[in-house]
Amino acid sequence: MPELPEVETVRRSLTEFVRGRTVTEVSVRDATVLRGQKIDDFREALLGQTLPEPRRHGKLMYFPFKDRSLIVHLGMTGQLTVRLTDRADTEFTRHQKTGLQRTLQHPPDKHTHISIGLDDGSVLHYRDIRKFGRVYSVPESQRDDIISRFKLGADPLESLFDIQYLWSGINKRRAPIKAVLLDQKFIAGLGNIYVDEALYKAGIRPGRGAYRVKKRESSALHVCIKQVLIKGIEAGGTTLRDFVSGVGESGYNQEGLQIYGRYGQECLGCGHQVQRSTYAGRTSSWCRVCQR
DNA sequence: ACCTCGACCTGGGCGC
DNA sequence: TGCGCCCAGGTCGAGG
Repeated sequence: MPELPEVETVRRSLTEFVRGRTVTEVSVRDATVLRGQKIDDFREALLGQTLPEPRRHGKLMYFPFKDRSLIVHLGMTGQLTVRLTDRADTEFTRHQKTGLQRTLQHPPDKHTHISIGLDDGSVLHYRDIRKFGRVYSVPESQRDDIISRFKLGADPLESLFDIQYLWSGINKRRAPIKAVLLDQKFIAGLGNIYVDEALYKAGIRPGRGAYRVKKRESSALHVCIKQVLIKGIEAGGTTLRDFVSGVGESGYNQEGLQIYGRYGQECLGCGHQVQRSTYAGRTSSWCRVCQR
């Protein structure tokens, strides 16, 4: 689920409902995603805080308070949604692009690990089936502090990620280009889906050693990475199974995927059978004709 | 320093 | 209907 476009979708959809709201209640049902933080400390740190507009760097979303931040990483199946008091628990709303869509607003269930009550009666729910996600309350509030704490590389939609940044980061690495692009310490925000899409669009095989990517190809890849991410955001994210926005809506980028998950099928570009390989432990789909 | 792999979790899909 | 197996978008630490 949540790569950069999905996290950005959650961030945008939550903003209008949480900005300026004050935390009045914090309940933790399962502390797994707190990763060792004491429940009482976590609760005390949040109570009374006023939520600002959430921010994002890569796949990390955070709420910077005055002297600390609430940080949320959705892992593989994390969902951060707001349950509104004036909305029925299940109802249809009009999605910007897809038209009528059922939203997922429901009471806490066995996967809803953390609930943060706000002063207007709404509740921010963190739900995570596989519990690979994490929720932190950290003393830092400056964005640079948070990025360095998690050792994150450049966010591909920010200016630090330019042609030179990409080129200098890949031209000496021996690992497959696929593995290098997945490295969050280098580029923060790409995951399996968008790396496959970007490499296909750029015509580069995922298994090629990063150092064997030519400068020209690197420049093309730089554009393609941004394009597939922006397209993903405009589509409201990719929903393969669990992903929903902050108000429970599915994305529809899955309908526009060109190569991810299409192994065994015909390549949309040339008709040859899409290949499947594993790099850095992740399944990759690629076309031996369209990608070199 | 770089790179790969297993572990962490639960649930869905498929074959039998 | 049930069981076993494989697979899944992420990250971290161990070990080569």
